[in-house]
Amino acid sequence: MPLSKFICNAKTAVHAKRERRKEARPGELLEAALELFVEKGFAATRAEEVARLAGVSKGTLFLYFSSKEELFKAVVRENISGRFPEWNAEFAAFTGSTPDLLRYCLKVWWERVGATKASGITKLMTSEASNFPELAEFYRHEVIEPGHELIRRILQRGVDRGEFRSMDITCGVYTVMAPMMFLMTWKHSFGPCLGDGSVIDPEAFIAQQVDTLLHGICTSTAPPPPPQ
Amino acid sequence: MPLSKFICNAKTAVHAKRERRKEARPGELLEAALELFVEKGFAATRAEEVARLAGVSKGTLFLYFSSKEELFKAVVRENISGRFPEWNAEFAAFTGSTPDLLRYCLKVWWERVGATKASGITKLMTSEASNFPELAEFYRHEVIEPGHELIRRILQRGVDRGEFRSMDITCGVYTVMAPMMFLMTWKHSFGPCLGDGSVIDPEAFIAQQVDTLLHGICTSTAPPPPPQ
Amino acid sequence: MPLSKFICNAKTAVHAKRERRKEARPGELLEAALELFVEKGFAATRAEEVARLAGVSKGTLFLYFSSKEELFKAVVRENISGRFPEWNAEFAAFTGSTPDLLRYCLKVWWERVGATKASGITKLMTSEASNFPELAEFYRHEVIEPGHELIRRILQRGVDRGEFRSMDITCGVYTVMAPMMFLMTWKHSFGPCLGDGSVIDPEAFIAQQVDTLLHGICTSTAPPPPPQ
Amino acid sequence: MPLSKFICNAKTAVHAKRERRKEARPGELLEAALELFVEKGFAATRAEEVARLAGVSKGTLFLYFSSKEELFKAVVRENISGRFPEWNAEFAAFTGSTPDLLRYCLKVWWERVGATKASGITKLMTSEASNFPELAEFYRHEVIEPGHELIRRILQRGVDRGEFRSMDITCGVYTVMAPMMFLMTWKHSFGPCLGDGSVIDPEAFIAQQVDTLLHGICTSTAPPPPPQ
DNA sequence: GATGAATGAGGATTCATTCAT
DNA sequence: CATGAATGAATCCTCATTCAT
Repeated sequence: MPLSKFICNAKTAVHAKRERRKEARPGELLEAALELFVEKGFAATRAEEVARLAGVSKGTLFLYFSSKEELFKAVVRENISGRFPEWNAEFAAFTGSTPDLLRYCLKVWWERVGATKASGITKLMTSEASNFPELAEFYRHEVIEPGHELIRRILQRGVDRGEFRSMDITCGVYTVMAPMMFLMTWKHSFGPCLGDGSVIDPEAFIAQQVDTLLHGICTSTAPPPPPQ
Repeated sequence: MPLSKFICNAKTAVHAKRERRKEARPGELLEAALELFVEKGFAATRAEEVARLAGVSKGTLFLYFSSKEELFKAVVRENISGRFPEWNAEFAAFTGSTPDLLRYCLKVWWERVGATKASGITKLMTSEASNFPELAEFYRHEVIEPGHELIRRILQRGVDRGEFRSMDITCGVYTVMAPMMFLMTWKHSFGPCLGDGSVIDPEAFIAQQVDTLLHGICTSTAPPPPPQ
Repeated sequence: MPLSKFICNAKTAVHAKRERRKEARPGELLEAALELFVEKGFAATRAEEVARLAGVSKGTLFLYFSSKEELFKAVVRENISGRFPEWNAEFAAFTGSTPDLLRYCLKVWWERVGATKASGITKLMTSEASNFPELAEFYRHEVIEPGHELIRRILQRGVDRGEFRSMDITCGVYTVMAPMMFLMTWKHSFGPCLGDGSVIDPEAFIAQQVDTLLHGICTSTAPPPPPQ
Repeated sequence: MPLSKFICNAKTAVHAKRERRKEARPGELLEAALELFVEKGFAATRAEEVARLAGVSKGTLFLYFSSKEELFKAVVRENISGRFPEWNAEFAAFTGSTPDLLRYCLKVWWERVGATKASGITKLMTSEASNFPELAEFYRHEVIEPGHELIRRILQRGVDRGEFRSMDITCGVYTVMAPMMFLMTWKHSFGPCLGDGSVIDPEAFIAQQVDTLLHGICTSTAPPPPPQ
């Protein structure tokens, strides 16, 4: 191979690498921002830290995101995407009992969301929602509503199949959500700050929650007392 | 009226206006601080804003509270931790069944905390805990631990009296806490931002939660299935 | 004694006491201010501290001195008063040798100034002179010049009596002053901050200084080498 | 010129202006800080003033020095403590008589410190030591102790060589220091404020001081009288 | 006169954002 | 495009001074 070719190739290779890096930049920045926003909160995360963690300089961050707020918005958009179609399909195809479906649903939620960084986004949103109404609206539309719908369908399935007693489904949805929200909140706020005494075993907690929940809503259970 | 009384009154009258204001100041500042901390978060609330809302100047705030952190602690004491003795006594004096006690407990919690601005403090702490370790530690000691203890005692009472099946009390405590935390989180983050579709009726929600909970833990219920 | 008389007397007594206190106030404030200014410097001394130490309230201080600066000026004026006539007379009446006079002079300087709070004023002035030119001028006129004159007379006496070799008297004055200034500076700045290793025994130091000084300027000593 | 050198230069050229400024900044800031600290004192000098005098903004100062105290320390290091190694070496290499060494020492001290702004630092420290214990400690370690040691070595050299009579070296160190301290104090406090009558000719003063001093400590002199 | 509650200007420090290189 | 030096608005807290009581 003639030298000129080599040089040319080298040049191209350098260019290619740069290009790839250039295209990868926003993603690297988003990843770094997710990490830090979740760990320290929006206000306490400095733009420079994000840049450093992404391996670029402060200026570069503002080349890709016009402000820290825009970066935050992009982080949320990037990470709360369309996993719902997949989950909906997965749960729609479930053939077992609805109690088992609910157990399965919460189990995979923990594995795929609760235990991952994605859980930090929810906590982030609960902290910053009032400061970013536009984003909160986005979050409602992209995450909260699909999530509610998913749970609603499961509960309705149980009622329809006679496995659950009839209930106020909306209230039931929140009943299912509460322990998940609690777990995320705890994990990202008090958990790390407080001593070992306050540590929660998430999987045991979820299992116990489902059991408690089911024995309150299964038809096999004695009817609840009339509301006082 | 004896003369001494008169003199005393006269003396008091001289400073009446000033002193009344002086005595009222801390309360006015605490109220303003609660309002703003809950609305905008601890870090995002400027000391001067609190002072202005309380109708005084920046300097006056620091006359009564040596720092912003101390102001926050005072807000927590005023609205939460200072009330535990009363609550503990109230629940200790309860003579009815433990399920009724639990119902009563969550009901008054909602009335006295959940429905008031005080509920914002907990949400606030979940947002700021990681950035203000000293506050988190304070909150753990002043609020979380007494709160856990309170719930723990109620659950233990039920078990001791044979009203509840034996259980992992710690897990049970979190089970009781989760819906309360959820309600506070929702109310102060997504609730105000999201449309009417996401509004929760808190009293109905709590009532439903207790029913669900009780029918999972009452001994009158069929034993739960062995964990799969 | 009839009761009315007693009451009247009591009234008068109270009045008297108050009057006395009223007249004493400025003095008490000046004393407190001297104490604190010397200890902490002008800027670092808070007006309220001075008032507290004098046993009055913040407001009262400003009743007697229109500002902190005026207080400072008053402190200096109060304490650098006319002890010079007495000293001048004392040294003029001295009948012994001039070396002994010099020894005596520095000894009493230490006892009456160096070892007392008054030494702090000089240190204060060296610190604040540039910020209070008017006061510095006052100090020059009231303290520095009379002090120089006093030393000058002593040195001249020695020269006139043939006890000292002829010298540049002005230079000699500074030679005498330097160790005194040094002692005051050290005592009020590095001394208190530094460890025991830097402690100076003032009386030994002064004695040694005089000896060194005398053996350099006494005619009994071999003439100094011609300046190189 | 080899290509690599050229490329390197080219690279350098790109940032030349910026970098030259960047490298110059700390020095400019230190000079400005020295000027203002000496003129107005540490506490009374605002960080922004220093920045302005150096021609940069407030923020830039904190880019180079993490706090006002660190800036002060850097000023001290730059102007005093950093020079001890050089001085120690210079005096250790001196081959003449110890009286000549002492004369030389004080002469260069005046030229390199006393006559320059650096002399203001010592006066500064005497003013601020009590309010900034950390700075005082720093100064003791970085300046006072090395300075004492330097003088101590000179005096010991004289004693060892039989040029000085045996003495309390510590006391001797203070004897040498006193006129230097006096000169710095005078220059930066009363000197500028007072009229021409109080002006000291520093070089004559130092020469005279050394002469006086030497004739008190040289072995060629008659022994001092026993302390009375 | 005396008090001390209230004031608000002032200063150190941080950090998002800009822009010359 | 990428950099990082420079900026200056923003914020907590202090304390001399005022003034209603």
